[in-house]
Amino acid sequence: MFDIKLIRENPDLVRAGLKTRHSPVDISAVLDLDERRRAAITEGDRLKAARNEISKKIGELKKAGQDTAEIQRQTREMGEKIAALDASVREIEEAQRKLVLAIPNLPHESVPSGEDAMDNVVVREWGHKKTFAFPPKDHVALGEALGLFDFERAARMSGAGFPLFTGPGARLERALIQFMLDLHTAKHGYTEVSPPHVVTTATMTGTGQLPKMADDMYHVPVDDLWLIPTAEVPVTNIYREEIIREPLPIKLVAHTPCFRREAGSAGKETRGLIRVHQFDKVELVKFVPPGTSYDELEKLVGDATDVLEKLGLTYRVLQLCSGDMSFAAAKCYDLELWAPGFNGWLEVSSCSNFEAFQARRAGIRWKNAEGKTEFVHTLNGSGVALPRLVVAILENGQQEDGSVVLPEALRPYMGGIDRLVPKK
RNA sequence: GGAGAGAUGGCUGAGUGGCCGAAAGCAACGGUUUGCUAAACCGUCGUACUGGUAAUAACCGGUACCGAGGGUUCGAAUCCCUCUCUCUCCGCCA
Repeated sequence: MFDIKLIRENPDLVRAGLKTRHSPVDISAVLDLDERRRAAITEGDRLKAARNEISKKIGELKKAGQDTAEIQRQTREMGEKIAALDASVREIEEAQRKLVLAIPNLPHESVPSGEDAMDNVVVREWGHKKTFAFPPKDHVALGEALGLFDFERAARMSGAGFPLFTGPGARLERALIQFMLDLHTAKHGYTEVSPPHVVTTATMTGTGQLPKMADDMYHVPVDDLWLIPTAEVPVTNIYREEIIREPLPIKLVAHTPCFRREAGSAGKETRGLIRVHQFDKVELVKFVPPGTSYDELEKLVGDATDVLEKLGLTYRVLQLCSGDMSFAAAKCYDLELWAPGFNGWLEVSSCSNFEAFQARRAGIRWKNAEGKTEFVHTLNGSGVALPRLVVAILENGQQEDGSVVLPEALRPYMGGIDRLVPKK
């Protein structure tokens, strides 16, 4: 959420920033409401102060045995005026909040301005695109021959987009999860958490998924609970409405399933594991002192790419342009894996600095070195998402005979085997 | 699911209508003392909104907040209602 004070004090800066994001929000409506709100508060506070004074006097008069009926009647009238003012403050605040919640975060000055994904910038590429002496197969053909998953039976029980991993495929998922958790906890200094997979409406609003993304999420109406689309939601909300007393930065890593309806994205690029309704993901979340968040973002990207490098996978880092960034982000990098069978890049991670945008929305603060309370900066990034990682491992490791050579780092987690071999 | 108890500041915990933004203790921070550590003593020690002086530090004032929301009252931490959560017992069940 946006800081109303920033809007009040630097309206032009805010207008300029929003322009690069094509936000239709009208700041002057927010400013107008702000002025009315403050006027109502000032008047209400003045009346309350007077009432408190008189109430105190009534107590004293009563103690002295004097009649206070008339004075009480007058004070009651004040009470009615106060109630009316309070009500109008609430009304104005609600209207203002609605407007402010719809304002996206301002892009950081280092973010290139642009319209859409076409204007994203490739920051760097790691590894080389593998060439094959035979036509490479895609992950669906490979995986089915290897007995890694069964899309048909899965569709029968849950509909399309809910993968069933089988045998070595299920093992591969578990191995990757464990490999990534171990790497992030042992080497990168993250603390592992395992959060709830369903959350309340308030929690979804804290990280910004609601109200905007309601149609993209699974909802359980009887209990009014939502299935998480990413671990970012429960993990960032761990400190909702808190003043953090522990030293920063706090670095958390969580493995959870993620549920996404992906409404309206049927068709292209949905084959096999490319886009699914349920997938597992290892997510990194950081709470950091404001001055350090951009350094922490670079480190976060490094933590995620370390996973890819350890697995020997070719990747590239994209910096998103202003027009392609998500609602809450101030700066964002996407990580994409090269998939030879798919013959394209697959996004497996998105690493963002939200600055204080989420923290303000969720009320996450800390005491800085001067003892002042301020909002923290939050960051998160996938470290990384599973299904497309599996796609890349299969398609990059494939051999002419249909077997798949596993990355060395993964073998200890696969019971020591070095390759997956087709079923007879 | 049933019965009961509870929710107060970073923590423990007093407070049943005005003298309570809230005792006391602990922790924390600043200082004095000290050869160091410790102890002792003194002081500071919630959050948000808002007005003014001052221009994003600081200072002075006001308001609100004692789980959340509503009500009674001139006045609510305190009385009433609803909800949420925690604990104990019973039931049920992975």
